[in-house]
Amino acid sequence: MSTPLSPAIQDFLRALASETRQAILFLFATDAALTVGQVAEAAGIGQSTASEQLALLKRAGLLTSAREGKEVIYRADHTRMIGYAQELLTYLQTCASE
Amino acid sequence: MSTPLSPAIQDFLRALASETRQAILFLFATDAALTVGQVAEAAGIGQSTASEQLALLKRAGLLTSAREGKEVIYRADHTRMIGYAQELLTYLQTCASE
DNA sequence: AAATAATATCGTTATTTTGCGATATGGCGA
DNA sequence: TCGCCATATCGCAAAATAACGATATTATTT
Repeated sequence: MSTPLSPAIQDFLRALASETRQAILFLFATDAALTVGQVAEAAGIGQSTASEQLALLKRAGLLTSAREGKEVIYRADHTRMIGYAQELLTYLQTCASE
Repeated sequence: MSTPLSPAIQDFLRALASETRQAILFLFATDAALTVGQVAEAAGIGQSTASEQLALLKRAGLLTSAREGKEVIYRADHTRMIGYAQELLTYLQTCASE
């Protein structure tokens, strides 16, 4: 069983399939940069949970992280995110042309 | 915790977050119409599993179904699929805009 | 070096998801 | 109506996921 989708896009899709992660992601619509603690607070989840979900979103190519002192700043990875979504859209459109 | 994403899109994303369902879905890239049995065979999964996953994909708005005699024919719902993908793209662009 | 602050990792539990075989239902033809 | 074929639903067990608290790690400050 195989898909024509790259593993990267599969990770991307799995990352988006959680309401918690969707909510986390949307925090970056208003704030360009957020620390782990800020995300935990804003999303109403524990610190460890925030850390883990942020790491997952980063692995999936939706976020980037950068240590700044004792904090870790997460930012949306605009380019990759849009790239994956566009690749998905392009593929679905390809399927649509019969 | 809430997201600005419609429940329909959330279902769409969750439906796409399974490799088995991705594989099933992309069978429709080459075949416009498939029965449950054909999907089970092509995807290498059991009949009941195919039936359940197809039902899920239908609920998520990716497929349509129509009974034809004793068989049930599934087809890709291209319009809705592309609509969801486009809404997703817009959502991500919102999250990533500074 | 020790205390503190922020984040990451670990270990666990609860929940969800997955896929299967068995069984029930729907539809057609004899 | 009865049997057959395709599909749907049920019940279950295994696996994956999510979230938490506790603990470890990393970085700063004194």
